[in-house]
Amino acid sequence: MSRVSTPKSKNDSILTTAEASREPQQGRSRASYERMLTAAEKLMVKGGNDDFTLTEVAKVGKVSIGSIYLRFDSKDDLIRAVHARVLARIDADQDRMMQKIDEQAATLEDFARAFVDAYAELLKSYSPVLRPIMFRAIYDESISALGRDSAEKLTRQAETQMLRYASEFGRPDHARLVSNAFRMIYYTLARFLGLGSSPEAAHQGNWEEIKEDLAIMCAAFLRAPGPS
Amino acid sequence: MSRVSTPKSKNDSILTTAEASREPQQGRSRASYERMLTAAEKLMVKGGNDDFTLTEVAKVGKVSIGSIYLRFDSKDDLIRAVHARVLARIDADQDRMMQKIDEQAATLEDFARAFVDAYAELLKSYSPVLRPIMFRAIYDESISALGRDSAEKLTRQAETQMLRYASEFGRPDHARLVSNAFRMIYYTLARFLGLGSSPEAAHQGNWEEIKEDLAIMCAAFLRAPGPS
Amino acid sequence: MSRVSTPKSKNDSILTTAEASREPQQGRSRASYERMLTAAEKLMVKGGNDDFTLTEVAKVGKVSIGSIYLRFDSKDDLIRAVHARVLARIDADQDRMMQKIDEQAATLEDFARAFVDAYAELLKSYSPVLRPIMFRAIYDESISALGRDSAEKLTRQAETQMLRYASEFGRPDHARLVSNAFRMIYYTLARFLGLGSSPEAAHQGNWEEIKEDLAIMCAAFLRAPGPS
Amino acid sequence: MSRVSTPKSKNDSILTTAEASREPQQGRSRASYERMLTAAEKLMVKGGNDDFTLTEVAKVGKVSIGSIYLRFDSKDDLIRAVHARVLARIDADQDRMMQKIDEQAATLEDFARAFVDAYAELLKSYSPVLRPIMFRAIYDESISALGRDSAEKLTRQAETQMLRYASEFGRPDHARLVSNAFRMIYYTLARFLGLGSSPEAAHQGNWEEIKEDLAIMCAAFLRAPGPS
DNA sequence: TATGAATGAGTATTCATTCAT
DNA sequence: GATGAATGAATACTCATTCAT
Repeated sequence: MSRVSTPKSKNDSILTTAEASREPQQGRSRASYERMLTAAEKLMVKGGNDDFTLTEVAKVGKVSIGSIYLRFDSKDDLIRAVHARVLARIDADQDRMMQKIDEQAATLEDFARAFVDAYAELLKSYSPVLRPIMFRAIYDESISALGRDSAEKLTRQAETQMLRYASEFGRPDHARLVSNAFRMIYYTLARFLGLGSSPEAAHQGNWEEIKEDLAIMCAAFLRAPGPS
Repeated sequence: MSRVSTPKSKNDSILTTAEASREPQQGRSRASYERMLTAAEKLMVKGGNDDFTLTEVAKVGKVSIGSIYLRFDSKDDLIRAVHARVLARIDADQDRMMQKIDEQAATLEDFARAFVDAYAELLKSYSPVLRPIMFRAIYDESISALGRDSAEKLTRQAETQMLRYASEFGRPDHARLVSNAFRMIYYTLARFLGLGSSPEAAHQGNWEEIKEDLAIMCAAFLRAPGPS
Repeated sequence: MSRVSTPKSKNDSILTTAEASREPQQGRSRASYERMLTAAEKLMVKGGNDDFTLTEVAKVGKVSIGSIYLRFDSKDDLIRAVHARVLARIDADQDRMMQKIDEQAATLEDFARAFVDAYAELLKSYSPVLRPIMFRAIYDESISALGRDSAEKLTRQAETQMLRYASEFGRPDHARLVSNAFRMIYYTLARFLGLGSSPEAAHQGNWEEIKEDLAIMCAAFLRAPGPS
Repeated sequence: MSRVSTPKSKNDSILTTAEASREPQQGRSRASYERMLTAAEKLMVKGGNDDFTLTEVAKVGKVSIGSIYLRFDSKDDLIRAVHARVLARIDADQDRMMQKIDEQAATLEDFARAFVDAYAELLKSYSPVLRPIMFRAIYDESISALGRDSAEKLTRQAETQMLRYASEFGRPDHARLVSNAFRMIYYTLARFLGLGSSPEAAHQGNWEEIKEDLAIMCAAFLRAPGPS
C-alpha cells in the first residue's frame, strides 16, 4: 500500500544533494556517505520505488543507522538526496547530448530525428532510476520541481537549436511551438518507457517506430500552418 | 514513504470488478458491497492514493471489516475492484464520446480537433480518480493492463474513424500512424493532467493551447510524408 | 535519563479513567482492558516510575500491543488511566476514613491525632503507587490537577470537621488556618513517605514520632494566637 | 515518557563534585571542565529536568563529547557533579543566612519568623535549579543523600540557635522538637515551591501567608506541651 | 453470513557510549 | 590529551489480517 503522507520536511524548494544533507567533503566520512547514497539508489532501482527500510540501507551500504541520521534528518531527506544526485547526472548527460547534436544537424527533419533519438536513448538508459523518482514526484513537490527544472533547461537548449530552423516554422509563436513539441516528445517517451507507468508497459509497441514517428511528428508539427 | 510492497495477489492478469471479488448479485449483500467500493473510491480520491486503512473504509462505508474480507481476499483486491469499476465507467463514456464525434467530423483537421478536445475533457473530468489509479499502475501490472485495454479499445475506435481520412495520410502503415498519433495525444494529455505526475505540475502550461497544438500535431503527423 | 517532553495529549484537564480511554463495559474486552491497566500499574510500582515499555505491558498483561492501542491513543494515555484509577481508589478510602474519624473525635487534640494518624496510614499504604504518580505529576499538569483535586476535596472534608472546634482557634481566618494546617500535614507526610522523594529517604526519622508531632503541631497551630 | 532507568553507576554513596569526576586542577583543562558543568546546568534549568543530550552539552559548552567522557564515566556522573556544585553553592548561602539571623533574633517568635522567611526566600531563589535536582533525587539515592546532608547540616545550625529558646519549649526532647519543626518547614516550603512538584502547583496559595503561618506553627509547636 | 476485537510483525528515529585519528 | 564520527540497541506506534462469537 502506498503510505504517502505528505512529506514533512519544511524545505519544499529545489534541493541539490548537498542541500538535502550534511555532505562531508573528504576521507572516511565521504566514503561512507557515498556508500549510503549508492545503497539507497540500488535499493530504489531494485524495488522500483521508495519502499526500502533504513535497515536495508545500513546493511547494503555497510553503514550504521546512526550514521545515516548523522547526514540526513530523515529517510525522506536521504531519498531526496539520491534523487538530486541522479538528476544531476542526467543533467550533465543532457548537456553533453545537446552539444553533440549541435554539430550534426542539417535540416529540420535531421535535427528532429537526431534530437529525438538521442533524447530517447538518454531517457531509456536512465529509466530504471527515473521510475522511482517519477513515482515519488507524484506526491513530493520538491522532487517534481527538480524534474521540471531539468526539463525546462533542456527545453531552452532545444529551443535555441530549433530556432535555427525558425524560418521554416508554420506558425508565429515560436516559443510555444518549440515548448509544446518538446513536451509531446518528452511525455510520450517518458510514458513509453514506463516512467510513471509499469515496467511491463514499457515494452509495448515498437521502440524504433516510436522514435521515428516522434521525429516526424515534431518536424510536421513545427512546419504545420495555423488553422486558417 | 511509499509502502509499496509488490502486490501479493497471485492473479496478475486483467480483472473485471467481478473477477477481483466475490460479487453478490442482489439484495442486502449487494448494497453493502457497493458501499465498500464507493467508500474506498471516495477515500482514494480524497487522499490521491491508496493510502487509506480498511478501518476507514469500514467506517465510511458502514460495513464491518469482516464483511470486506468476505468479499475480497486482500486490500489489494479491493483496490483493484475499485479501479475496475472506475475504468468501466470511463470506458462507457469513451463509447458515448466516440459516437458523438462520429456525427460531427468533416475534415481530418476538424476530426482531430474534435477528438482531442473531447478526449481531453473526458480525461480531465476523470483526473481526480485516475490519478490514484495511474499511481498504482506504476507498480501493479494488473492495473496497468486494465488501463492499456481501455486505451487500446479507444485506439481501435479512433482508428476506425480516422481511417475515413486515410486517403489523406502521408504514409502507408495506417494502423501504426493512427496508433502512434493516439498514443502521443493520450500520453501528453495524461501527463499534462498530472495523472501519474504531481497535481501541481498539472497546471503548468496552458490547457487550451495544448489541446489546440495536439490537434494540429495529430493532423500534421498523419499527413506527413515518409522520409523520402 | 528522564525523557520528559511535555505530554502531547490535547486534554490537559482532569480525566477519569474512562475519559482517558475507550473503556469497554463488559466481557472479554473488559477483562483484557483490566489486565492492561493492572499490568501497567504493577510495572509502575515495580520500577517506581513510568519507565516501562509497552512490550512489557503486553507481556505481563497477556495482551497484544495492538489491543492497548485499541483502548488508548498513546502510552501517555494509558499511564494517565492508571493514575486515575489509583486516585479514585484513594479517594474512596479517604471518604471512608473521614467518616470513621467523624464518629470518634472528642477534643481538638483528639481530632488532630486521629486525623493525622488515619491520613498518615492511608498515604503510607498507598505510597508505592503514589510515588510514580507524584513523579509524573511533576511535569504532567493533567495528573497534578487530579492530585490537587483529591487534596482539595479532603481539605474541605477536614475543614468541615475541624470547624467544630472553631471556637478554640486562636485566629480569625478559619478557612486559611485549616487549609494551611492540612497543607503542612500533607506535605510533610508526603515528603516523609518519599512521595516525590527517594524510597530510601522514606525511612529516615521515626514514623510514629512524626505522626505524633504533626498532630501536636496541628492543634498548637490552630490554637495559636495571631502576632499581637 | 520518563526514561528513568535506575542509575547504573556503581557509586551509590554521597559524592562531591570532585568525587564524581576527574576534576582537573588548573589551566585550559579546568576551563573546559567548568564549561561542561555550566552548560549542563544551564540546560537542566532550561528544560526543568535531566532531559538534555550530551551533544547539546558539547555544543553549548563548546567542548567535545570525548572531553566529557574524559572527565566523567557517564552522563549520570556529569549530572551528579552538577548537582553537587549547586548544592555546595546553596550550602554556602545557608551558612551566610544563619549568620545573619544569629544577630537579629530576639524572641522565639521573632526567630521563627526570621528563620522561615530567610530560608523560604533562599529556597525560592534556588528553585529553578533545585527542581531538576529534586526531580532526580526521587530515584537517585546518591543525590537525595546529598540533599539530606545539606538539610541535616542546616538542621544542626538551626538547632543550635533554637536551643537558645529551649527554656520556652513545651516538651523535653529538644533535638526531636527542633528536627521535626525544621522538617515541617522545609517540606512545606519545598513542596510549595514545586520542588518535586509541578511548577503550576507552585503558585497555588499565598506565599506570604504560608511563610507567616509556618513561623507561627513553628513557635507554637515548640512551645506546645506534651500530651498530658 | 456478519461482526469488530485481537493480533503482532514491521520501521523510523534517538542518543549514550566508543574509538580511530 | 582532545576530537567528533560512528555505532546500534531500544521503543512507540500502525494496520492488514484473523477468528471467536
